[in-house]
Amino acid sequence: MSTKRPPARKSPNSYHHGDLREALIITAMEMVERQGAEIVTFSALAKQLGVSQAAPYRHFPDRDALLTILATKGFLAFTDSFRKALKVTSRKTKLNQLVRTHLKFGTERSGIYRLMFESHYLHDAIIGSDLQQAVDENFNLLLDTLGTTRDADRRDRIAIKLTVAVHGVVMFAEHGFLPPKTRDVSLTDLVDELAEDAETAIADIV
Amino acid sequence: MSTKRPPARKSPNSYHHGDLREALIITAMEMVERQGAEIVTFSALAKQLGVSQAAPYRHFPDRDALLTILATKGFLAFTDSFRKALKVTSRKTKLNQLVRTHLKFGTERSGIYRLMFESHYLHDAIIGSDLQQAVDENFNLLLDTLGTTRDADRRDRIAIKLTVAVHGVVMFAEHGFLPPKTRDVSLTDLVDELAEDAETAIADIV
DNA sequence: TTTCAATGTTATAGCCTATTACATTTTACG
DNA sequence: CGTAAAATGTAATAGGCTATAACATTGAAA
Repeated sequence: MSTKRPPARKSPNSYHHGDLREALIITAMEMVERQGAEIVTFSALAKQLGVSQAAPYRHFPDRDALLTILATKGFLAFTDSFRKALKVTSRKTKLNQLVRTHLKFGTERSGIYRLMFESHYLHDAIIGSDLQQAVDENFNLLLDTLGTTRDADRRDRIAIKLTVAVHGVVMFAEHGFLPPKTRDVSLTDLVDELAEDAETAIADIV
Repeated sequence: MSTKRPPARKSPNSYHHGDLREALIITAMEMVERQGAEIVTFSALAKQLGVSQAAPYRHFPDRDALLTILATKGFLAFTDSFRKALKVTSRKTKLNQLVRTHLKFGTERSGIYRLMFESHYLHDAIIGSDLQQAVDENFNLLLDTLGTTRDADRRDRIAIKLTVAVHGVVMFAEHGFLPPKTRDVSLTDLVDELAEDAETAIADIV
């Protein structure tokens, strides 16, 4: 999950932390994964890391800035999991693996997924750059998986419809109360079916 | 939107408000519709209504309890808009009207829609009753619109897939940054296409 | 009419954000 | 080196929010 080790105070020096910025990000990410972004506060982070409440402000202008960084990391991890899924050899189709990966990520890591897709946390300024790029990359993997077709626009729409549908499944699952008939349905079966539908649609235009 | 008039203080008496409970609900709903549930605080409500900060606690155990009531009202309004849509005579199919209504509600009233579908606000206890009932009712309208078929289970799945897909469209739209190709796409066209897909699928099993 | 429940108020504790002024290290450069 | 500036930390503080407790006023039921 984390690329760098928690730097654990370079020096025994207790005034400067060593790498507080990284420690804040790592700790905040753990909180998000376990309990959701709501519970992340600079206060709690500072206490847990043994620094003063004001210390985090040396590294992030405010709480939302930190959360935006986490969301960006989340998108990178999301795209990464897509890429990994495409490498697996399996009886299933590549497309099926992608949608299952999406579902798995969304339900198993709901804290970070919600942070990623519930926009009110995010800084508009940052959305434009890193974040948008990660989203785009993710979508392009899906497009590549669908392959080239006679009608490129139609292929794109099929991809979009598939993406929003799987996203919808995750959101409904997260929500807890689904439409009555839905409660018995296996979410995996549901997204499998969505992938099949997309494949059928693609078959018409290859 | 609101069924009852703001009761406007029965008496010139300035100690008792008259119907603070209802006034709180109405004012909070206005805030949600305009700016989203995040900005609703008992403090702000109290100030706006000219009562003390503690007054709201006489009517709701806490902030979430009020928000849960608003969410329930939201679902009732949502279902109501579905019912109204079904009464309209139009060249479009009933199904098409439903999905457009869903999209319209979700995007135009995004504050209340997000409150309804972002679960962390809601009290588990209350979800069981009123809220669940409103959701169920809504879904049943969709099922009725799809009509009776040879394979009832299959019809249900088609309905579920359609619902989650439209929900996904709304959520992505709300989010702001869509996959690259998506940005040019008309959301209305997209849900129209989703409805068509569902109709085609249904046609196979009537 | 009296009394009790309902509905307000003030005061307060606790948590959170964010800023300001000040302290200590680290780093860069003459 | 050695010092000045930049980086990074602290304490103190203002202000907003939730929630509760103790007290005040009013309306309604007996």
